[in-house]
Amino acid sequence: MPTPHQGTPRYRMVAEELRRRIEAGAIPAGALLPPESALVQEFGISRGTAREAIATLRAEGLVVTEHGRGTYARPQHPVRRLSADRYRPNAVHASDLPETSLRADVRLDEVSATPTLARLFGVAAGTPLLQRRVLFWAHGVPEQLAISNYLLSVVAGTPLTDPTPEPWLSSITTQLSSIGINVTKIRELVRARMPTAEEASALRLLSGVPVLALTRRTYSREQIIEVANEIVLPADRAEIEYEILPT
Amino acid sequence: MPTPHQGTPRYRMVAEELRRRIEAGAIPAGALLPPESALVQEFGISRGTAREAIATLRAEGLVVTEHGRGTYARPQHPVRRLSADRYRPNAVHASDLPETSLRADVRLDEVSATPTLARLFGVAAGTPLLQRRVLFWAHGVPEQLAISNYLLSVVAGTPLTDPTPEPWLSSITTQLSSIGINVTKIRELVRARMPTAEEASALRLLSGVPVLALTRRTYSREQIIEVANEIVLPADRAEIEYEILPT
DNA sequence: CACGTCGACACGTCTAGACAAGTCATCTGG
DNA sequence: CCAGATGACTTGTCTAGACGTGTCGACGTG
Repeated sequence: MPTPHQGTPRYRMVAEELRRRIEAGAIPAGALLPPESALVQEFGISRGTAREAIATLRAEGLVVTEHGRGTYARPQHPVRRLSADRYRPNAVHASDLPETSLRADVRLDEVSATPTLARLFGVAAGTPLLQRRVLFWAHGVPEQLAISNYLLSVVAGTPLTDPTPEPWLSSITTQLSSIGINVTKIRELVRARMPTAEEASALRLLSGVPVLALTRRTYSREQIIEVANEIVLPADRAEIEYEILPT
Repeated sequence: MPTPHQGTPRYRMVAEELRRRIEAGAIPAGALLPPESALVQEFGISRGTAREAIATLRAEGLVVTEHGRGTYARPQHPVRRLSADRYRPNAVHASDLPETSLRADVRLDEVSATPTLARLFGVAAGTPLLQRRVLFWAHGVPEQLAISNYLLSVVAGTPLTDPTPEPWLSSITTQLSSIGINVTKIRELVRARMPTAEEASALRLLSGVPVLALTRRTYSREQIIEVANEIVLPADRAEIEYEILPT
């Protein structure tokens, strides 16, 4: 009966139909999709084809499969929106959340500038840097993984070398102004990619969820003060807003 | 012989072995992997299992498969960087590329504002909009997929309703200033997600590659003129730069 | 020499069936 | 009442084979 593979492949038509049901709300977020056996009967296809259809949706990040339980529409996470306001002086790291629900795991290391980092800072390779690694939590869910680098000569002896998390919950602008540095410009480079295995587990990412990867360069009068060369955000829980004023 | 599924699945072991060969350089970037038939013989597995192994590598973005040709280790793409300059008046859409290598497929439609769009524009649902869908090409490679919406009452009778691609290669700022509208502010919302099947094929995305999805709102004195509610960029070929001036 | 046909070979799609393994509710024995 | 066994149901893995469709070089033919 199922005419094999004429025009649109069967598995794609099945995937399309399931996507339609999810988007129409017939299969609400978190609810189970029909099991493979039901798809076999309903669409008159073989199990392999049904699995192919579900694999398509999984690759799109629309559904999640659990062994022995079934496949369900991926629950929507509350999305955190990061706006340019987050760099306002006095801004809290996550100004849209009550402070009580925030947490941060911090690790500080003294490292030597790699060639790439040295070029960004405009210093010689090997120049000592302060590297900070932070995993931010909100509402008990990991939200952001960040690796920042500071010129050690700039921050040495300042509160920024304090490994307690409190200072890190405020914006980079606030942190730097507290040690007398006036931030004049911030440049952010936005990329997206699939997470590494480490990132996936640290951020508790479901399969099929990409990450937003930011590189931030913080300037004070054309001098780069800080480089956060990998700020990693789960793409299903975060979006970023920017404002551009054409000149 | 092939003991089915004890401990590590066969397809993962085969994938592991192929990954090892690629990383060791035995299969250099751009070179073909053994065809499925060879894997069937070499590892004593069925073709389905061989395909599963290759699908695993494909999902990791390590290899690319082309119908009729084979699977090869993935070559690196040049990355296009989009900076805020792209909204300078007089800027060409892709200012970092010679014009000759640009192309755009354009489709214009008159549509009614959906509730979401109507809210964005601050008009009643059903208000007529001009919808433009554009697929941008550079160097023969699809680069960007965009769906923009304009208030029809604003653009009616202007050159913006011209379906020839030329005008679309210039920036939105330039386009609007050519009909006497002065862009005062642009807001962009950046998200990342896995592409739909349609996007993947239109943008010729390799599997395992996410997309950057932008929503752009173009303002003229607090009035939203244009909403590009889905600008889709391949994440392996694009990165976006923003500049923030803390106040 | 240019061009078109053909065929080998590659991946794409699909079927039908088998057994393994995880999940969960229910039943049963202590 | 509780704990463990059972069994139904689910996805995971794998096989063997069929035919469709894209690629590309070899081989003719004009």
